[in-house]
Amino acid sequence: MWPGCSKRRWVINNETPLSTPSLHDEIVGRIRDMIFAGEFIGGQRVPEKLLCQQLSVSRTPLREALKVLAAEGLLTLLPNRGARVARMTADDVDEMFPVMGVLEGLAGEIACNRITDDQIDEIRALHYQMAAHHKRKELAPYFKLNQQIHGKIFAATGNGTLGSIYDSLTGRIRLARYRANFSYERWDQAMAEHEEILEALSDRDGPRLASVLKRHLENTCETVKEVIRAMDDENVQAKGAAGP
Amino acid sequence: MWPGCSKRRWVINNETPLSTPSLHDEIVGRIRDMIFAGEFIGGQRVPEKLLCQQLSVSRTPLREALKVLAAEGLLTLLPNRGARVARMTADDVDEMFPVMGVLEGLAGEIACNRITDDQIDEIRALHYQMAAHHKRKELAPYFKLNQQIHGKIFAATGNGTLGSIYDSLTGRIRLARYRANFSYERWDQAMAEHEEILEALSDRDGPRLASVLKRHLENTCETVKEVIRAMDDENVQAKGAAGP
DNA sequence: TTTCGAAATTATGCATGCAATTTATCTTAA
DNA sequence: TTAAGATAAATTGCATGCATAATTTCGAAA
Repeated sequence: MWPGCSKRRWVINNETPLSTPSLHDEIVGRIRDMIFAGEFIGGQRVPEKLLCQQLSVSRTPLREALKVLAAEGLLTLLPNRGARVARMTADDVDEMFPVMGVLEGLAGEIACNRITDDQIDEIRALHYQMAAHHKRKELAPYFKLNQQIHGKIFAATGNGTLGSIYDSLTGRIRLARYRANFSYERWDQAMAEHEEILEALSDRDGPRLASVLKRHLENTCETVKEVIRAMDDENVQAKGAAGP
Repeated sequence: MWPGCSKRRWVINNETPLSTPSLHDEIVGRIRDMIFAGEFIGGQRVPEKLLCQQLSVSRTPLREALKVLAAEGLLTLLPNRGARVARMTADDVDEMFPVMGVLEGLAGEIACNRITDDQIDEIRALHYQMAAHHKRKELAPYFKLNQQIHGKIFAATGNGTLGSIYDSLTGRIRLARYRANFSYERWDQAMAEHEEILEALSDRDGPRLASVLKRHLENTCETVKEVIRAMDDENVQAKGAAGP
């Protein structure tokens, strides 16, 4: 592909310099971002060659990255048949919901015991930014801040294991893109719940925080399931009702 | 290494036939077993070449497998410096403990609601086998059955997400090999807790099961931490107190 | 003898080539 | 025109080779 290319790492890429340390890690991050950006829709096949060209790397580190992403649950690898973005079903969400529930409950309790005033201020700042985006109905930045707030709560626990498991679950949830069919009533409700979350956190009221987080999570899960159902309906309409 | 080797999959191996489907998956399983069998001790370096020879495969699928195992948390991959078995610290256990606690609590509640009589009978059978090994102070088969029982409880929830997260955590716990320094008092206590677990499960008493599981987990974690501390002391003795 | 530094050895990271499987295309018969 | 089979193209899985980074070995100076 690049005949006689040897000093590869510093030269090649057309978009991002791919700084020195380990290429496959970089690739993992890049593909993860592409997945979250919704570049590979549906459960559609993602040919290795295409990714190689887009990322300007050879297949070896790319394949290593695909294995990692599959282990994370973001991709599904079918033997001899390539990679596809993992498809979430409503049942998957129903399975993940109670798990995330107890994790958020635990995080809430621990965070209330350990969070510093500075950390609360940081979250408060994010919260008000998020509220502004909500008022202006700007969905994308709202989600970004929403995610950051939940992340900060888990960070405040100081428990890395807890945080990484939560990240992995929310990562898979994000596979269901929040596109159309978004209910404004649910959104308002979620925003109200976030007000309560901030209050409970400010009061360092662990049990209350745990309970609000749980209610909030139920709302989130219903939203996600609505999105999934809407996507499934689209596919059925597009492809006809007959299964393969 | 094998010049002109083409029909490789069916012929090569000297120990296990490596049945047809995808080699790297097979490798992942094999190395995982080797890790649990304690073949790579300490945080010692594991050269790729050595594994290639032992498993009779080339470096490409092996490296893919290493990436997966690192994503699972069983290996640590240092850039340009190879793979080592992840080393658990007492702090890691302290982080994992509350997480496993809420997961086991959740599993207990769900299992009590959904478990069938047949499943309880299966667990009861395993329990009595385990009790026999405890009476004869046979540690290894005790552990194996112990693990199976906890696995069956999670299986009874019918929640695959919950089960796989739990498996991943217990997998990492198993990195601390239960060798010497095992306290017989703790063992007796654990066995008594298992009696209670079986009772609560038979009565389908969710809250009680959750509470016993939590107590049992505390016992387990203390045991693990004692083992880790003992191992660390060994290393300090062996290497002298001076750092690298 | 010990310590520092340079050459030699070894290991890791990545690109590429070949075999095997899967998928697409083109026939050909119903 | 459609359905089934055969051939061709594309894609995946794996082995290997080369470049770079790390480790070890060896020699010289203190």
